[in-house]
Amino acid sequence: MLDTLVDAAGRIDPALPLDAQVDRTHEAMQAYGFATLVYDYTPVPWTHDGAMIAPSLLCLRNAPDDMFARWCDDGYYQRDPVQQVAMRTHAPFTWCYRDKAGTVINTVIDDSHRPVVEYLRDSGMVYGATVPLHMPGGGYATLTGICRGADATAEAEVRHRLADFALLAHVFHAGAFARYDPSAHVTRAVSLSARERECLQFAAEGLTAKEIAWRLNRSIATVVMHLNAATRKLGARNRVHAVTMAVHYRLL
Amino acid sequence: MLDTLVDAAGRIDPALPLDAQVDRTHEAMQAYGFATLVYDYTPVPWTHDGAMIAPSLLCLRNAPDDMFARWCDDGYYQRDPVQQVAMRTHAPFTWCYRDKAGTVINTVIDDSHRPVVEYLRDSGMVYGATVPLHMPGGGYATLTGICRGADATAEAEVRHRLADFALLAHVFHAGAFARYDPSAHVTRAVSLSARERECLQFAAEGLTAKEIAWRLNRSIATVVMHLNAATRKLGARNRVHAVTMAVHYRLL
DNA sequence: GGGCCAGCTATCATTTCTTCTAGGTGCGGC
DNA sequence: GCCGCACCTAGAAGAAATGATAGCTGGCCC
Repeated sequence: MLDTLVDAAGRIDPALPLDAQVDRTHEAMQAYGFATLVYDYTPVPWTHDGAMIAPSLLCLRNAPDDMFARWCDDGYYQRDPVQQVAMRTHAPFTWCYRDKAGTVINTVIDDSHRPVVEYLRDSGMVYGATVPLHMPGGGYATLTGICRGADATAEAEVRHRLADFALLAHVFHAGAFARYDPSAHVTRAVSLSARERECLQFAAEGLTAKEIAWRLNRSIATVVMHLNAATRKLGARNRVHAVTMAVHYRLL
Repeated sequence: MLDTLVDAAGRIDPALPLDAQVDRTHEAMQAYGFATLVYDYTPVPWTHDGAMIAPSLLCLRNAPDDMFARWCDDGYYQRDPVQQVAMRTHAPFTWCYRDKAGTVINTVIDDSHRPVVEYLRDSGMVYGATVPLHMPGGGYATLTGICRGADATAEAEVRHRLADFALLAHVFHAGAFARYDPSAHVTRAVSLSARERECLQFAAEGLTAKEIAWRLNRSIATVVMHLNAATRKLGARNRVHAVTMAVHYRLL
């Protein structure tokens, strides 16, 4: 199946737009037994105090119409046990929402996950496989394939093809990532102006406000104003804290 | 082959020591056509100024006797084009050191890589596959399988089995990582005392030296001394810079 | 026993940061 | 045309950071 997707060097056609790459990958996944594709990316997986951050990119194929809004706007992403597991592991895994299923998500499911579990059960999306895709630099994506109405035979086939699916996911993500819209590369959790980020970047490199002012050919008061504004937007207590949070959110 | 390595839940026996897990994995890799296993891990892949950092863990099986010393002590790791590529991608890849081979490393090889290329060619280790293993939190490992004296048929078999090898690598690393010696989890590039790290941790959280002193029930002068000592050890210009570097090297 | 290192305390002068107040221009969207 | 935002400049007071000096104890290793 991978052969239909990639060229001789093992890459997806880089000229293909993101949506087309998702479509092609969805087609290839159907041969592995998956009906539904879920692909998401976040440059920063969680806030500085440990809460999951909604993804900056979510692509669905053959999914219920309301799934996008529920995951992005209604907080389902943060309550998704599959995401909770994927965020902390690098190995691909299968999952099942049936009682006593014995997959890794069954060990983490609790009451906070109930809306997601019920929604997926009601939609008949109880079995699937997920490939966590942790990137150099901290960005993080997942590609999930979901079976519809899977029986034991289909599930065994999915487990059997997990390796192929995982490789497909890596190849797809490498190609897709190159076609992201610039907005997907920055977290929406925090937003700073260009000057604020620039001043913080210099501060992170060890320059004082006085030195930054000299470097930018601006007054000290201007630089201090930008640094203080950034500190306030980040909810930081001082400049050290602000820079630490800016690094965390990959704003530098 | 994976079936001989993992239990029903897809995990390696967590009671197995690291060396035994490496041995078992090496055995499984032989079925994929690999004679040599190279496994390495580094909590921090590169210095703050972009140079590669030698791994804190390197395991070899069926490799030349001097390979460990060359990679760890003689700087070969930093000159390894396979490492250079693996550090910046997440997708598994095959590589070949023959002229005009067309694999991804051939596009990055230059004169700085010559010692490594010559050494591997002389050792008959010119074809292999590598699985980059980027972890949540920034740690990074690779599992490499190398064919000895591979011909076109063996190489095609390796490419054909790349998906299975990649899944094996993920499963193995998940198990191996849990059995690391504590020293493998910290970079040797930088070393701070426990108190220095503690004070920097508090500073990163936004506390002033006065507040840290109160929190630790120590004098302000003591805390300032620790913060300044840490700043000096890190080669930082001031406290903001020191905290930024401490975050980079994952000392907090 | 001596040396080295980690950890501790103290003081002082200078520089920098933080907080506050007060004012301006330019641009884009409604 | 108005409003909001980004960016700009300036000054002042108090707090904190930086750099330097000077001294101590305890533990570990040779």
